[in-house]
Amino acid sequence: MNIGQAARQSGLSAKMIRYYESIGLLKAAHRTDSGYRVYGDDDLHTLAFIKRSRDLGFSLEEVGKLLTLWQDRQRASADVKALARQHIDELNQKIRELGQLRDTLQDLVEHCHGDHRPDCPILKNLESGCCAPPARP
Amino acid sequence: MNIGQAARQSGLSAKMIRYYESIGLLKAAHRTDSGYRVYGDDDLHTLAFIKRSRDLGFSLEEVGKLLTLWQDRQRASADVKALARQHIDELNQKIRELGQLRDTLQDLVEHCHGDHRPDCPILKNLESGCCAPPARP
DNA sequence: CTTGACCTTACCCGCATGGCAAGGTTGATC
DNA sequence: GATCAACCTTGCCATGCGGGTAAGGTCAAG
Repeated sequence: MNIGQAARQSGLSAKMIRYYESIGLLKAAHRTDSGYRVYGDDDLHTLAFIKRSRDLGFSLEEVGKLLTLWQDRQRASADVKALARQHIDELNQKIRELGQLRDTLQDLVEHCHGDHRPDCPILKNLESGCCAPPARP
Repeated sequence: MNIGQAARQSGLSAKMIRYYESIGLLKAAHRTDSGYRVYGDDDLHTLAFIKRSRDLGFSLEEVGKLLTLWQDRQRASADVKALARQHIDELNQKIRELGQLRDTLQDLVEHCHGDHRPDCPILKNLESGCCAPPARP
């Protein structure tokens, strides 16, 4: 199977697959005499694993660790759990931050009459930070 | 005032200030005979406006629009409100997505016994997508 | 005059990917 | 055998938002 078909079947792009190979996430694919990459069922399996991991928001570096654990028969599930938990913590952190930003903005929006008068509390806040101080990281 | 002091007072870095100037977000700063950038109170005011907008999570492109609205005396506060609302929508969208990822992962983690046995539901899911399908975007 | 802190431009690095260009391969059709 | 479209190859540039670093110019204090 050529890279295009492998891409379609895995949900990745051909470009991504080549990139993953170039950074060592994937081992080099077999080649035809003319240099075309060839993928088999095992490779497809790995590509699908990567795709699902990325969909869950793991970085390529984390995907690399997951792949290693996946391919290590002696792996302890505790390791995988720890990695997943760490990722959950990062997600929660990000969600909290975004939520605070949204709340601050929401507050500003509610104080803005939003008509044709030029006087705008949102701009006033951005100007001086007064009236409804934003959450600063 | 030189760029370093302007940076310290605004909370931005000198690098950022030069970058903002280079992409046209800021008008070119005045220069001394020897080429040093010089900033006055008005400039500091603008820098602080940018800093606060960034802190609220606006992209540099959005900050550009806000700056334009800010400097336009005939602006309608409705425009600003619309921009802020759009940003809130984007934040909410992102928050929802991250929350779904977290929930999926959390679910997987709860089904993982997390000991030394190599059998791991998280990896199983990444492998086949079965058992607890992840939220796909 | 020297020293050290500051400033200048200009380049490479990261993430993860898209896009484009120039050229080689393949398989089908004429 | 030629042609054509669809595929493949490598390679370079771009994104957003800066961080890091180098090589050099400038300024004020000692």
